[in-house]
Amino acid sequence: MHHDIDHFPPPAHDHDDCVRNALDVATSHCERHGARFTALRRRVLELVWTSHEPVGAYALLDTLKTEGHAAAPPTVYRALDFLIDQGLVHRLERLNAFVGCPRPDSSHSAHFLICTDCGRAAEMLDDPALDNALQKAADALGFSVSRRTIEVEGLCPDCRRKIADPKFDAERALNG
Amino acid sequence: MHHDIDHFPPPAHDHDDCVRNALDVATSHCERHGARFTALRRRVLELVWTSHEPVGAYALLDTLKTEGHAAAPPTVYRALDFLIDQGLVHRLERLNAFVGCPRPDSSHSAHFLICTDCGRAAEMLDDPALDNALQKAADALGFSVSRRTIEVEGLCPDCRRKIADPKFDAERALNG
DNA sequence: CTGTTGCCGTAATACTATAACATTTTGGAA
DNA sequence: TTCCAAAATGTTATAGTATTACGGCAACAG
Repeated sequence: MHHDIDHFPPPAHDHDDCVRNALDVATSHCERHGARFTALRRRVLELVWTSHEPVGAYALLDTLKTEGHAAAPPTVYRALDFLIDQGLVHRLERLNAFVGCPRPDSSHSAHFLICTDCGRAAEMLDDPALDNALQKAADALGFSVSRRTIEVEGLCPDCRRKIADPKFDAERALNG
Repeated sequence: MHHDIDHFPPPAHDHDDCVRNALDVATSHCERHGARFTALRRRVLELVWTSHEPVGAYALLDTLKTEGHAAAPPTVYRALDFLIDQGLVHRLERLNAFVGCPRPDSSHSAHFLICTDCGRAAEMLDDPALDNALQKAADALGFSVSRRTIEVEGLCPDCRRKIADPKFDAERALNG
């Protein structure tokens, strides 16, 4: 398994494998950076990945509670803060929600495509044309960039098809 | 007065004139579109412009209250919803705050530069290179774009200078 | 083993936004 | 003008998101 990124993966893909891979990547990332990947942080990252679409902090919190974990808002927000610092998770500002990052070690001039129909979000990494355009616009004003939020809402390929021909949808779920 | 957009206007500019102009633009915009620019909506837009940096909904609410207006959260959120629908105001997702739009009639593939030091936000309109880059990235995945959020944090020219040489700051405030 | 640091538990609170329903205002048709 | 329907606003309550503050405990370095 080579773990290329499938931006809008088909419903039938092996998602357990996605999650396992993300946790492996995170483990080695934290080792290399001397960051403590505790059980709680690991579990929160796992939960973020399990949904494979953006998850709210309180949804994570509810899950932790049902697992018998004594949890309150700071529990999950602190874990998320850590994961975001490490580049393992991104926050989607439009949604007040969080997604796992498939490439925590990349340069992270990333942007997101958010499907308003199915709710999934795809992270697009390192688009030089986009980077240049933003940088030039900032330079023209003498503005120095530190962080960026680029979130695009619309319809993912699957949902476009589904809307055009609803019958096709079930079929892809089986064969995808 | 020709009302070009000064993205990060100097502290000493005639801000009352900015606000008056914005209200004039809004008035004619609403007339052309058959939208009712009521006293409340007008006042909220004025308050948004008056700060000339992003304002929170509850800050607007507090101001309305001090003016003796019977106001609750829906009062201000409804006014903001209207203003946003008309393109007269934008919401900054990173800040949960609102800014006046200097060009409600433009095509609005806009993005924002937000200064983390002084808090001001500049709206950049219609950058074809940026549009193309985003469109191509979306096309490559078969994603159809409807709305976009582009917010860049960093330092505005004034704050860069201020940090480099604090003494220069006061001077520009007088002569700007 | 001991002090320091960082992680986590816990309680309280702040901040942001919406739902649901009542009332008033507005603009147009009769 | 009068009356109706629609739009705007008032009002109360609640939902959803995030942080502060403080205390205990575990991990690690000296």
